[in-house]
Amino acid sequence: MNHESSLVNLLTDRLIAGELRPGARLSEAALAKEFDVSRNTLREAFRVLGEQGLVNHIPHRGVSVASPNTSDVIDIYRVRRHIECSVLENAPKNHPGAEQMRRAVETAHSAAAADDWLRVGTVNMAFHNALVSLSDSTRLMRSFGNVLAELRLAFLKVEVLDFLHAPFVERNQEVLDTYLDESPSAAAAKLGAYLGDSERQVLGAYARAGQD
Amino acid sequence: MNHESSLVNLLTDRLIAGELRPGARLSEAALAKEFDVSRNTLREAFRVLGEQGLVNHIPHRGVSVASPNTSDVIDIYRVRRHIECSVLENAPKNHPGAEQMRRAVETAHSAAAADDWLRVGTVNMAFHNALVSLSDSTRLMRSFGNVLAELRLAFLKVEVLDFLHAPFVERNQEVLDTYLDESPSAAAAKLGAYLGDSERQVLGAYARAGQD
DNA sequence: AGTCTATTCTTGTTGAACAATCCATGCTAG
DNA sequence: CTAGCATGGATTGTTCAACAAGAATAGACT
Repeated sequence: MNHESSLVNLLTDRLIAGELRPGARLSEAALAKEFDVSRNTLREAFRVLGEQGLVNHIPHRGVSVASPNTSDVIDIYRVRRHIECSVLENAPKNHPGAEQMRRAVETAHSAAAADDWLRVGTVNMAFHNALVSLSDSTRLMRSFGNVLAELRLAFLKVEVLDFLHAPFVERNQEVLDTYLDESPSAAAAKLGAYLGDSERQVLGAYARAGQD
Repeated sequence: MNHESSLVNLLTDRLIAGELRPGARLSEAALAKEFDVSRNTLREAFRVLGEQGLVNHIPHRGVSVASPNTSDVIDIYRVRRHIECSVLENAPKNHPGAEQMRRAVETAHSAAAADDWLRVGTVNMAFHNALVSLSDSTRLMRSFGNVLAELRLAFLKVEVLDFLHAPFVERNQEVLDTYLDESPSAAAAKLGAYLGDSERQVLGAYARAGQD
């Protein structure tokens, strides 16, 4: 088995699960021991995660879990608007990715009904990843996936990832329906408004939590 | 001095300068000796470059310079269209980034006059990076920069990076003028056509060179 | 020729070691 | 008492040597 790549996955899982909290310092010695790998191997994984934006690396000061501040959140939503809206606007009809979106919405509904908000958050990520897959661009999906993972850390930071997602289950549905039944550009417009509202919600949570 | 980060820069420079040709295998032992660093340090740099898409890493088979094939080129231009057009479309008037674009166009003209096509290529990259900076998004610039660097490798692969850029000096100028004097959306439309033509040129060169 | 196998080379990973830098502590001087 | 300064301890940066593991090559055999 290839240790290093699965180590990245392992770390990523813990990061987006919130086990390694935003801002937490990641000691090389401690983590190497915990995951039973050498420091060198761990450092290679750190470089990957650093390039993905999930951890922050300051020379001689070590690696810490990314802890997006207000301007990071704003930047992330800038990216989301540019990429998601552009992709949806130019999406062809009858793209297979739409099926994945539909499934995500479906799962989100049942998860919301069960009050499993953590799951709703995960499925929400899946929905928007599926949306970007309408572009048929692996590079766009990769970059977007990184940004979305970073946003997940922002949610974790203010610890309100649950009800923040609540109103957006329905709006995902609307965006999908508009794309399917009306037009891509109409859907893109709705998505733009969606993202604006979502951004405001997150920034509001930041303000309440007194985060910068 | 921080070896590792400057090592990444060093390698990046050699890659986009074409000293390390696309597809070339990068032996750990050889490169470690050449740059006078340890294998471990070099491997950390490799992980960063791999995440940026500049090198390809296959487990147990080592690292080689990325060698974009036809579908990679197509994917890269998909990303360019989505990002560049969206950014330009939504760009505010009087953004300071426009000044950088202007300077790039200027430099490109004089470099073209001096038949320094390699420099024209570099400046062309600067122009489009400046264009994306109109988004004020550091993440978008970072992702886009990676994709553009990868495209540079595509040019190097077919060894025609010189005159491929020739017709586009003038079109950069047009896009900039349209953005400044007319409207962002008119400029975005021109840019879209620009990118379509550019893509066709590159794919044509690939076909001529018999590359897949 | 084709395939199997043995050898060889490269990468994957480790542990230990030391240098370089940061950080916290306590001290000194003003 | 505070501002700086020295000191020591901890962490990261980097190297090296070694071995395990997988891949590539060459040769033997059918």
